[in-house]
Amino acid sequence: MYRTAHCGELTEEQVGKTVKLAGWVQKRRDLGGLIFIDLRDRSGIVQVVFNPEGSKQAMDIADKIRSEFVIELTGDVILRDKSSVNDKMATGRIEIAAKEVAILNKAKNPPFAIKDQPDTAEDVRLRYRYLDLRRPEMLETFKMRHKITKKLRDFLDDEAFLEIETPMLTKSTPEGARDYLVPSRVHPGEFYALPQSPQIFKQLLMVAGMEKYYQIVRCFRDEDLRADRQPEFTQVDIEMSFFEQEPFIAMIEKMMTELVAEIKGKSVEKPFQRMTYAEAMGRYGSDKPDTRFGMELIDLSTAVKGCGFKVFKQAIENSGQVKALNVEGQAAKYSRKMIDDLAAFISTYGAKGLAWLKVEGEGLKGPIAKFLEEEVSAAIIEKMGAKDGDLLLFCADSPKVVADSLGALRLKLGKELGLINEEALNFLWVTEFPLLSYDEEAGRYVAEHHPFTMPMAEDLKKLEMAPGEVRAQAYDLVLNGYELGGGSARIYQRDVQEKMFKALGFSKEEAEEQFGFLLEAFEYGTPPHGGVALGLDRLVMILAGRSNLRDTIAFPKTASASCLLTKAPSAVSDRQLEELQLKSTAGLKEVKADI
RNA sequence: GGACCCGUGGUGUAGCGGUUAACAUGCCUGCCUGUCACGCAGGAGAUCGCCGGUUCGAUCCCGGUCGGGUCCGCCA
Repeated sequence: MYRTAHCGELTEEQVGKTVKLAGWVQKRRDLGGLIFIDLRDRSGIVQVVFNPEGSKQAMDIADKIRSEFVIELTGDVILRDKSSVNDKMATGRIEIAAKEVAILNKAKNPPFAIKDQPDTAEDVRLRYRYLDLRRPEMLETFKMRHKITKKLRDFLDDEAFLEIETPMLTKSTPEGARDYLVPSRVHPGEFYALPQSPQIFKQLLMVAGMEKYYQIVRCFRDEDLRADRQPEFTQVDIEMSFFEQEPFIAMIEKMMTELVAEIKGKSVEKPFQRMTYAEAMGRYGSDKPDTRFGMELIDLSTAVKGCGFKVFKQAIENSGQVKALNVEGQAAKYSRKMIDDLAAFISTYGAKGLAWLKVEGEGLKGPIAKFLEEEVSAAIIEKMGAKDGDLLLFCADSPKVVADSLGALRLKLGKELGLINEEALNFLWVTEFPLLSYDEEAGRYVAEHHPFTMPMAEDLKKLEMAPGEVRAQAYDLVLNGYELGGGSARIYQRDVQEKMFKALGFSKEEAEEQFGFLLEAFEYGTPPHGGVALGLDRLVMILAGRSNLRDTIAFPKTASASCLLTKAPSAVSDRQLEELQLKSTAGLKEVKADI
């Protein structure tokens, strides 16, 4: 037996006992006639003391031990002398007097120290991820991740949901993200796709009479990465038959509040705040607003209509908007240069400029002030609740550019000015999403959520005449400005689903070829159903207080979707390609580019 | 596909048109019986990401490229 106790669990209660321990050497401190070793295992760290009176054999081996060696040892738990108690350590009141020790495995000197607050670049950490994961804060994150999935499973089990697996090798479908493709050897020239989500299968499980399904499942999307986006990620996928939105949302709220209570020991108020999509876009310029702080977008379109400032006037005339943020009390802090930097920041969202005014006393000061009539200035001050010392930032453009620009600017300023309460957990439902949006590039409408989302009953008749105005029976769950997940009532009647495909520009034949099996299934007694999918990685990220999704995934990919540890993706042998009857054109492309 | 930031001993940083490329930490050796960021003394360790250009001379300036990061597009 390697051990009879764990390092971090030893307390004064074990004093006098002999224990066996095994673990990694965190640190060796050699004082000559006396050697201390901090021994680490998953449970924590304990100090081991070696001295010649104890055991000459142990002392000799301790001399050879280095950082990250794996050792086992036998020793007595002893109380530390009052003067040598270390209050910074959980086990700092005791130590282990070593009697016997053995090196189970040596270790090369690690490329970086195994400690929290690493001063090491992330690419080095990822190349040696197995060392990075030894750091206590990483270990804690994965302990938390385990506790979260266990709690979710327990909750859903109590609610009579069945965990059912769905295929990883499945059918490529035209809507949505780019698929990861897997070539078929048995069917040369044909491909499976890795699932973007188990959407269709969970609906088929409803047709199959499973009634309540869930799965904690990997999903794959071959799109560019972000700090909160990985090419493979984990969803908590939930679906139920005889679904009705309100009781379902209430159940998810119960699940989340119980989870937060258990994981963070915090109570979150129910019901969660709600907002329609239109309201979220209007007030926050985002469909996933961070409601932990104010500084909302104020619509000044009517106030500045026909005013003397051309930029505002023309924006309104071109059916655009003028909106503004009131950066309260910050007028003095923001120099001309800093405001220029903010303008540059929003230019990435398509904004052509950032007009600004500073409130001084009762009046407005700034380069555009002279173009504003007195009553326009008064209206702005009134609408914005502007007071002396406030900075007002304006964007005049199309509704989309205004929302994107000011929405992003609001977040940036909220972070910079410390307006965000980092302790808060603000859950929010965003409802009444548009069912479809027009894709200029594709020249057709595309599903905002997915093609199986039920339109709102009162909008159903608009599906053919005004598809852009149809609202969906869909909802997103937002937490602290992150989209945690989304769900909807699903279409369960063949004729409605056919109308939907038609609105998406599918011919009858295309719909039949891509989704015929689903349409057919709907004809065999499909119950009304719906559900939700929650992003587990993001949930862990927020609850663990991380700002980077990679920290919540054991072996994540870099921004260019590679694994620095395994060097995936990589070239494969010609033989493998031949078996699949595939030939890469990657080389050919380079030649072309040279010509 | 695009924009921006970063790339210097193992790690983290400094630096500058001409340096013996600096500092901290880690590592190695020696000394040290109460350390816990142990201490003290000594030592090793860098073709300054790569390629090209400008220059008498480039780690430094310019162009390209590769890698990492953040964002836009993209992500039903």
